[in-house]
Amino acid sequence: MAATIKDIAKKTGLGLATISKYLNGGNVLEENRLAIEEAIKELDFRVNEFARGLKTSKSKTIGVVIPELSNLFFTSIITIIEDILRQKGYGILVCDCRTDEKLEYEATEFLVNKMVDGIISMPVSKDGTHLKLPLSKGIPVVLIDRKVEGLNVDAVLVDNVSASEAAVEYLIDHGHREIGIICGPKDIFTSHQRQLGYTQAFVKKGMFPRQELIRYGEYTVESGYACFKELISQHKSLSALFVTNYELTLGAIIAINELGIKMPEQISVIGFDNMHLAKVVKPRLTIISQPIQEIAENVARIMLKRLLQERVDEAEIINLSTKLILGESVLEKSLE
Amino acid sequence: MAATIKDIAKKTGLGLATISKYLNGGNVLEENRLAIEEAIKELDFRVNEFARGLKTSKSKTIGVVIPELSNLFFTSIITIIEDILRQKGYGILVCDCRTDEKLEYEATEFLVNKMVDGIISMPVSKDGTHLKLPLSKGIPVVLIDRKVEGLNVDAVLVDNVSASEAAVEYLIDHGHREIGIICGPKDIFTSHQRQLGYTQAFVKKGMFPRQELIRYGEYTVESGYACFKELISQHKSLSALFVTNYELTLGAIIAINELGIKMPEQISVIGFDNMHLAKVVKPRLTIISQPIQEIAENVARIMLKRLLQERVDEAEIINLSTKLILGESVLEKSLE
DNA sequence: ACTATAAGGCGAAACGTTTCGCCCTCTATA
DNA sequence: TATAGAGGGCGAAACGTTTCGCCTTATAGT
Repeated sequence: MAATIKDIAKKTGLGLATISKYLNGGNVLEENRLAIEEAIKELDFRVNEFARGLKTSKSKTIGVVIPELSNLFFTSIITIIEDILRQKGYGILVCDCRTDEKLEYEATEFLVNKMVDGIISMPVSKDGTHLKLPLSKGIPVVLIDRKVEGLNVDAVLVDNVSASEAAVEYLIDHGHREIGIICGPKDIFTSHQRQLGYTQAFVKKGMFPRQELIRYGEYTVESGYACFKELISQHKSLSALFVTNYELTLGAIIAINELGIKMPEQISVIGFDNMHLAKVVKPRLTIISQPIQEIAENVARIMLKRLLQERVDEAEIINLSTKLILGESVLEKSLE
Repeated sequence: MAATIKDIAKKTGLGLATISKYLNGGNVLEENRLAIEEAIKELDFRVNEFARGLKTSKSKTIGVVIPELSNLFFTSIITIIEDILRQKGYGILVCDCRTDEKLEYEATEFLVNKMVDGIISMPVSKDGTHLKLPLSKGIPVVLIDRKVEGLNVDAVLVDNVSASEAAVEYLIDHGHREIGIICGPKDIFTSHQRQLGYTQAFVKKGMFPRQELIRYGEYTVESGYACFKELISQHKSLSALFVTNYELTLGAIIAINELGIKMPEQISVIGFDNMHLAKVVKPRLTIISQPIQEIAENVARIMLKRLLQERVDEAEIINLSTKLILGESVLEKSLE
């Protein structure tokens, strides 16, 4: 049915090996090159990737396992990675594991069976059990955003502790003492890190963080909305709020707006992730901005590096820092 | 290196054909079945999908081409589709074409070269040029959300005209006359449909829609925010607003909140897409809700159907209807 | 003029499945 | 007892590449 390199060979009068060499970027006589190209066009020849894969054991496909496909932070990163990898001929096979460890394990095994050349994972599982299989098969793994302890694997991280610490310190420096924080799920790496930064900022300033001002939710809009309402109803004197993810921030903002609470007069807010939100909310939100582009580029770069070299040297751990982008949502509070 | 069926055959003393039969669900003596299963476990055997694909010409992979991976409506659908297809052994290869026709074309060709068994597309191109290639190769195509004229292809659509008409009619019935609408890009199918419904509602009621109350933007939060601000600044007397996509709605709500405009007292609002937003905003938003689950299920079902049967009969066009979900964001306005 | 070297071309074998056509064995029926 | 048919098993060929080792020709150096 479809044309094969045999057809091209027949049509051009050249040998199989020559056609193959051409296809793989080898040197071929100018004259032959033209003949081959013409034949390819004419017969609408496309390399059969099954056959190629069978010989080379390469699928030119990268598996991606993420907790939620509906989380904007994740998809923003994936989009960029996909872009870069596609230009190098790689496709991405995406699996959403719904923040479920078992599904994450199954998805990873599924991808390995689908012969992916590499795996990009934003791990849910704490110990990275799901990565044992690909690693044992020599399939390169690059982690995003969440580190797995005791696993010598490339990772692109964001310094969440410092990010969080900087935000809270900034609030403290502006005279705030009753600072609430809305975190994601308790057992997620980044969530924990951000809470840690909150605590550290207080400690650093010689104060004690108050546990009752810490709220854990899901990384969703609803959760941000609900957490803030609960927090403010129990602590009317709250003077500042730090929200640790885009969706949570969105929810909190909606709640603040709706309750008619003036920002920053009545409450100062620092949000998370430099996306639509900060550009849109008035007064402009002060936010912790994660370097999405940089994260994606590093992940893609490291993955491509691993795909080329088989000699596996030391894992590359990139720790990117966030930026505190000043808006007008934090008020200087004079301490009386 | 890795075990092959030859190894399984050797280990069990059975023939190649028998192992293959077992792997593909054929009948095998109970005794042999156990032996094979043990050997598979022991050798950690996994079918080599390259070899299988070479013989069967099936990759068990579906290509997905979408305009934006950061659009929640799209990703919500994809998540569900992925879930269903994965259970049937299919993986999805995702390409984001950034609402660009040329990229869409390239992405589709890329997917065909990657030997996908089917393609799911939310088309950007009006005439569906990008689909010619897969169709000519007999690769099933299922369209989502946007129809392509003059192409006999399965599609799962939403009746956007009626949806929009219903929303606007509802507003008119509640006494509103100065009704603004914020649409997506002018040349996108759904955007056009929604604008059409707006116009039809007025015509049906014997009135004329006012062009100056129609705004076109991007399907983004910023755009919704900007469009609303512009609209309200030019039409202070606006009494109601219909926003035609999730991100746009989000932007508009933030703007309304920020301007201190009371909803629904000063402005009645109908939003789009039943996600976080409607659940969170107070007073509860009245919205047009698209049947995301149903869309995804239908797409997956049709795709699976096409993958099984080779006889291609008439294209299946599903037209799902939206629901108007009542909240408290629309005020009954007495006509004086 | 002769040789060394480089550039390019070539076919055969191999990658690991599936499937076709054929085989054997066992049971049921005449 | 003879025979048909079902159930299960088997090896060889084929799918379309890549790559190894070898061959031919052209060029450069002496």
